[in-house]
Amino acid sequence: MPTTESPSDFIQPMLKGPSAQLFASLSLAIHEHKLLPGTKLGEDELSDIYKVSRTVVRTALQALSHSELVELKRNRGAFVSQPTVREAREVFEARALLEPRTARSAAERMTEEALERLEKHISAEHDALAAGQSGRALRLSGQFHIEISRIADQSTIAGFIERLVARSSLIIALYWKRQSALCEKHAHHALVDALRRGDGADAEELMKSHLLDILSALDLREVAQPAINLKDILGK
Amino acid sequence: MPTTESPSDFIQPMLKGPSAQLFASLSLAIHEHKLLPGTKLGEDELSDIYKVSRTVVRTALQALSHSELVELKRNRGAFVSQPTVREAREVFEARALLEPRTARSAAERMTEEALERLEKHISAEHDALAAGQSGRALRLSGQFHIEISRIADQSTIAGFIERLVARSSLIIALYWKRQSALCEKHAHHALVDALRRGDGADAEELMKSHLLDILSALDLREVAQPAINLKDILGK
DNA sequence: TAAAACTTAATTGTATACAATCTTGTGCGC
DNA sequence: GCGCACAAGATTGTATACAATTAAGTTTTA
Repeated sequence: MPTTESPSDFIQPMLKGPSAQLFASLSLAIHEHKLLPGTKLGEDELSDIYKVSRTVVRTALQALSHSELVELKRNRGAFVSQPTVREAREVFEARALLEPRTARSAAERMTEEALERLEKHISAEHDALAAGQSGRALRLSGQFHIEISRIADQSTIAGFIERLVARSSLIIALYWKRQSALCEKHAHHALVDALRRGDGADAEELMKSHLLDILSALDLREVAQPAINLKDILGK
Repeated sequence: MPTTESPSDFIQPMLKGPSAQLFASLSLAIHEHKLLPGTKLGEDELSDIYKVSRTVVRTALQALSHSELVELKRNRGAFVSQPTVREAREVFEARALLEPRTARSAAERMTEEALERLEKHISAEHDALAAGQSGRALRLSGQFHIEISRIADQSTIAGFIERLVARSSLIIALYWKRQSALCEKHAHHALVDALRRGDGADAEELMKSHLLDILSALDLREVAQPAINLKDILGK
């Protein structure tokens, strides 16, 4: 397997085995924008690269499809998903609905151990940025959100948030317009502060504005399709 | 295929083919409580019953696993899921968070066509009850909720609601304590009325109380596990 | 020369064979 | 009769072969 980093933080429908490892590798590559939206993931190609049979590849691709990171097109192949503008809006609307209250809930359940985990996340994120690993930083900032949802200890909603974060990664790959890194530097710090203080209301407000900030950096203008008349353009 | 009714309303990750059909058949059987929580779904057995190869069965089972209707246990097989009491609570908490606002949104977007679809759902539900098909009535009542989420036209949240409704079906199979049918007869009528009037506030309130009603019919007491001393009980 | 028809190659969908793991049954010793 | 070790059988995980479909290339037709 080319990838050595196995993020146990990703949804893993299969418990173990080569298909789980392949799922994790591809998931990581997608989250870190090494595999960009629209990329075709051919079964034989992956089978060659990862030295597993097509069976394993297919299982992993199906799981990625169910994680909504990959779109399977029957008889045509698997492609890294390309969320539409509309879907981008929906995803962030759903995040705005779920994450602030989750942050509040997390604040009410805070432990030293959980705080430590969050701080490690932020630290790792900054390290990745300092090392010029923007993809890794991006993934870690997404996981920061997932970590908060886990602290809130409502696994059904945490599962949804995990999906939304995954989807957001693709949306960001397609629509991000800001030069700087994904999550504004201070936002995560401020969140951790609020969580440390057990201040649910503050955590909730900070998460709201944090999500709005992310959303504001996405270029979600509906691009009017110009009525192209090729004959007029190319005709002589 | 033993089942002729193919509910296009279920999540179908695979677009077509025998695995999609098998997925639909098993999904329907689970939703209608023909396959109960804990039931083992053996690959060879399903392969024999449905006259498809194990490959197709495995694909369908993986999809069912991702729909959270089935739990895959590595090297042990696939089983219809058995949500815990805790998870039951979480699912209904998530439903209480998502569905009322969705009902409000649906009320604001109501069309004659959508109304007609809802009324057909209710009618079919009553027909099933009258015919003593409680499983079918149960599935239809769940789909009524899904239909509302579709009218609300937020596909990300509709997808979550669909998952929650699926999970609810299992929860109901395990924990339902009321003799009567799942959804109180008047509740769906009242909802359709509010939706017809475009009364979002009313729709939201009715959905809230409807979900509370369902929740109240579930026996979610944490069962204290008695410390059973078999020697004392059986010893002479 | 462009479009349509046909052929070939590539890829995905499915079946089947083999390997790995788990469960159940049997035999043996105490 | 019980517990343990081992064997056999059943089932799942994976690899490979074959079938079906799509994409790309080539030839024919107007």
